Amino acid sequence: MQQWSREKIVAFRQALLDWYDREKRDLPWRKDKEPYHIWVSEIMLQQTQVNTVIPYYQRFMAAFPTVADLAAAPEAKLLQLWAGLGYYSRARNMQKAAQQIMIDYQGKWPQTAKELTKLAGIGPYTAGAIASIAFNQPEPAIDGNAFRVFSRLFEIEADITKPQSRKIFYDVIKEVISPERPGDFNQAIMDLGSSYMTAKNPDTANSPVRDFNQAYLDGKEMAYPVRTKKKPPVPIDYFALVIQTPAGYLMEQRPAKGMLADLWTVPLLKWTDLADQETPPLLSQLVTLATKRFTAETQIPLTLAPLGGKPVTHTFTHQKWVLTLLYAELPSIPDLSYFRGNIVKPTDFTHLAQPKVQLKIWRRYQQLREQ
DNA sequence: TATCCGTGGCA
DNA sequence: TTGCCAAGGAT
Repeated sequence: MQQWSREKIVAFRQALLDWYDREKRDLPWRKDKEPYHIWVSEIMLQQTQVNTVIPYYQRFMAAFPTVADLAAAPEAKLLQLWAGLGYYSRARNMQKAAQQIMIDYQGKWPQTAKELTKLAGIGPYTAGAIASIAFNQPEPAIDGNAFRVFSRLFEIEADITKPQSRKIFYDVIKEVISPERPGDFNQAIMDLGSSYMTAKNPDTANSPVRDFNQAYLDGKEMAYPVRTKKKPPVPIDYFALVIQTPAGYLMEQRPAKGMLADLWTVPLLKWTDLADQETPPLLSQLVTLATKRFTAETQIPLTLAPLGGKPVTHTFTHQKWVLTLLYAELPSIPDLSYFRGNIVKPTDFTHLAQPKVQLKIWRRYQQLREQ
């Protein structure tokens, strides 16, 4: 790892902030330093790219202009606004944090990273980002960009996937961060990481801090950051039951914990839950099991028919879902007293929080109907 | 410490 | 298609 002199640190800050002042991106959450605005943007930006976030941020602010509005919001409206953005616990945690601020802090934001970390959904990165941007505190905000940028600048060998590596980066950045403009410094590092110092195809030759990039100068840029590989997603087979009734389609709300918590999909049956074997269960077997799943009635006239074509697939971070579509038409509305769900008309779909995988199911179903 | 938790872009 | 990566946090 490199060691920088005081003079070099001062020169780096100058080069970085001069570039940021000239080239910084004009983003909706950079119009002011309202902690609420900074916070919402930082949560949305977790593991999510800027272009994806912008429209969600605009809609969210229109719906919940203040932290008090968010604290009082119905969960259904919150999830509806978040649907499609992913990592849905972020939305739930954000509302918890809004309520913590209203109740525990009397509506006034805590201003130190340490206090901010006590709020739901705020970890070391987000605490540093809010403390530096909204409250001008010299606190590092170490995200994937900061790991990548500083590992190259200093040739830091620590594996960034290991939690204990954070302290090594924290100590380095704490020395280099601008005491006068810590928020701009952190944001400049992030802008740098998403422009000149990208993971793939970096353009370091034209970078405003090229001469500080030791890994580049040594021709070893792509060796950084050091990280261990992730495991590939595990395939999981489901039947997706598209069930039409005179009043609309049968939709189920997922359990409050786990994958896609509280979101709405058609009933999904995991193959491994249906039989003790991994081979596909018989269709007749499936009808009985499916019936028990969504109604109190022991048996209803349900005839499941395969919907042609290849299965619908959707890959998450650690699971790959393979969905075989089945279709049934019910002549009457079944008793749904023991079912966490409802019959929904397509015109009301926009009021439900549906994950991307469900939108894929609808797209495929629509295509097959048009044939 | 290792695993869980979404989605989109890109080579 | 597949693999990797992106403004992470909770358990």
